[in-house]
Amino acid sequence: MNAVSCTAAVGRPRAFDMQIALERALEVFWAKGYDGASLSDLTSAMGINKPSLYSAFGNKEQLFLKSIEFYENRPCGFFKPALAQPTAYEVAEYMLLGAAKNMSDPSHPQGCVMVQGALACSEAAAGVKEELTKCRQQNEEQVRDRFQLAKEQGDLAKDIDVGTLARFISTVIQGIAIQASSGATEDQLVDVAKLALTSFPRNS
Amino acid sequence: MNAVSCTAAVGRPRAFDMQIALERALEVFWAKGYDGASLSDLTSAMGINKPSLYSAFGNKEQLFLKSIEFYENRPCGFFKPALAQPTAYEVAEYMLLGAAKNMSDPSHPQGCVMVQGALACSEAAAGVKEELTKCRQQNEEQVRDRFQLAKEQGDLAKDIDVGTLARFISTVIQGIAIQASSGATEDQLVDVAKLALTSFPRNS
DNA sequence: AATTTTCTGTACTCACTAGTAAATAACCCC
DNA sequence: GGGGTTATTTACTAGTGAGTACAGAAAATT
Repeated sequence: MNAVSCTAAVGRPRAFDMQIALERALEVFWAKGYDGASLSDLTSAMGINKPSLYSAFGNKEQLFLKSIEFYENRPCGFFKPALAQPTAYEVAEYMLLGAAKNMSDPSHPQGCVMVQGALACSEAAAGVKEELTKCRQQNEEQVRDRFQLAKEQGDLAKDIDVGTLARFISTVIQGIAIQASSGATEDQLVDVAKLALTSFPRNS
Repeated sequence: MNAVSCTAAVGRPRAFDMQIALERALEVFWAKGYDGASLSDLTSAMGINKPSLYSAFGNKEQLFLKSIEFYENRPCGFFKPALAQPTAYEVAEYMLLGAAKNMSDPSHPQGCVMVQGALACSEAAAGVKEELTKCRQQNEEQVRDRFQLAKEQGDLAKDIDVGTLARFISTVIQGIAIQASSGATEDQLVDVAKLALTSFPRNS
């Protein structure tokens, strides 16, 4: 009856923690991309054998999809808290500075798995590429909606194109992801984020 | 004695045009990335068999490296003409608008092969990833040097951090590459580029 | 025309890919 | 403790990955 990470009450219990295994899989996909991550890479990082992987997660594609779902819901994510900031400018500031810090964090692979997981890829990865693109677009739409709300609340001027503004924020975040993936440091990325913020229309 | 695309004067002549074959290979790598492009993808796009590919280009990695060299020297590139613009602002403007137009151009794969060719990849692609990172960094340095020159010429204020400014331009271009690769239109990207340009410090 | 040189096509190697069959092990309920 | 159920292990399949050996074909040179 319990739908969340329910360990079946009957039968041999799973010998590994699915959350931890998923986190390990995420790190592999994050570092190597969908095409570049082999099942041996995955199983050895997850500490399990292939049949365990298949029975627990379905197949490589579903494992990837579950990995990015896990990624998006991580407590250390910056996206959702950014949207909750009180003003449009603070939303943008929290998001860009959060991206700069998070993506250069050496405690996990650099960059963003939503960007580098499957950017240019084989036909086998076409499905996950599509899914990632959709996720990025949905995130952009959430930012746009947040800016639209700010506009209606008088926090952003009426003549502002919130679509372009949201797309600009997305673009800079994605650029920061590339930079982080190429070895840029947190300080460097924070400077870039601050410069980008000078484009942001302020009311005050 | 002729080092450039020299067809040896002796022996059976090559039955295909190396430039055209290279261009086809570039399109495959551009669309699928290094890991995602198989030799079958490449040979069928190039219209040749594997032994011809290997004798003409060495191996997959060298073919990739020659492809991106070809890419960087294409006449339709926007990078070099941008650097030749008379003022720092015009350099940035030419570059960002050029990126927006070029990367969304439907006559070739969307985005930028220097970005999406090998971003997150297998160990087999580690060498080309490194090479691409180096290329992007060198391009960024050229922009920085151009801005430094502008500073010395009084075209940019003395207190400007040209490193950050160049990194910002790189970041936005790379973000535009991701956006284009995700299906953004030229109009949308031009709007983003124009908004990014409002961050650019102007003298006038 | 014979020789030399280089390219092309077919057929191959071997390692590795994603995914699975079957036997065994570990747990709960009765 | 036995029966039902589920997980783990080992060993496997079929296909594809990059790369190559070899025989025949097309040109220049002699």
